[in-house]
Amino acid sequence: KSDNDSDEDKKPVKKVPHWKGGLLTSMHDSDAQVYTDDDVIIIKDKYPKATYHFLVMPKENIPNLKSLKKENVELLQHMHEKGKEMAEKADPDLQFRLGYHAVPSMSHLHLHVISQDFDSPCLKNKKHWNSFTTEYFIESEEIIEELKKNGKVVKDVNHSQELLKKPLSDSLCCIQIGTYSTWNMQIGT
DNA sequence: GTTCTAGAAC
DNA sequence: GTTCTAGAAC
Repeated sequence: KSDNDSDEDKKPVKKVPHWKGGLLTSMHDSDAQVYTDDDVIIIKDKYPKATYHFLVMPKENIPNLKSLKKENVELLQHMHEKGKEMAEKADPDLQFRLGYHAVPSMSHLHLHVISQDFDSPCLKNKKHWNSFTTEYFIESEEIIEELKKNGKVVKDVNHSQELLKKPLSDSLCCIQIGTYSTWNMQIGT
């Protein structure tokens, strides 16, 4: 077994592990799966940022929001429905939000279904917090509406990434911050 | 996406 | 001294 087919996967430099594709691995991990049907798979987030944190993913390979086409509207609605059902099933008393990150790190379209207690040791820094409490978190309904109206979804990436650096001065933050066990970042007000 | 860490900031 | 930030990870 010597080196013959080393064109693609044996470059000496700049070979970063494929963590971006980690979701595809999780998709087929039966331990992570909590629901499947013909069109979608729901898994538990590997690093949940709240008590309940699910990811709803289409089986169809859609890389990101930019790849969405008008004919995907029904699929998104289906994802939203199943996400809502999963939230209800998990805990009907908790509040949930369903939405997408403006600039997700992981490849493969995924809808976040996350309880609003944000009580988790995996919620460790400002970026984590802001990605679920600022406009960086885009409501599922908003995406669906925009896709219906324009046939595509466009977001200003630069602006979105700035959102993650905002100070922690949102009122919601001040209320919620008391629930953290491991996160003691200082807040703005 | 996480982990680790050097250097800045406090 | 500790905390925070930004960048590399083969």
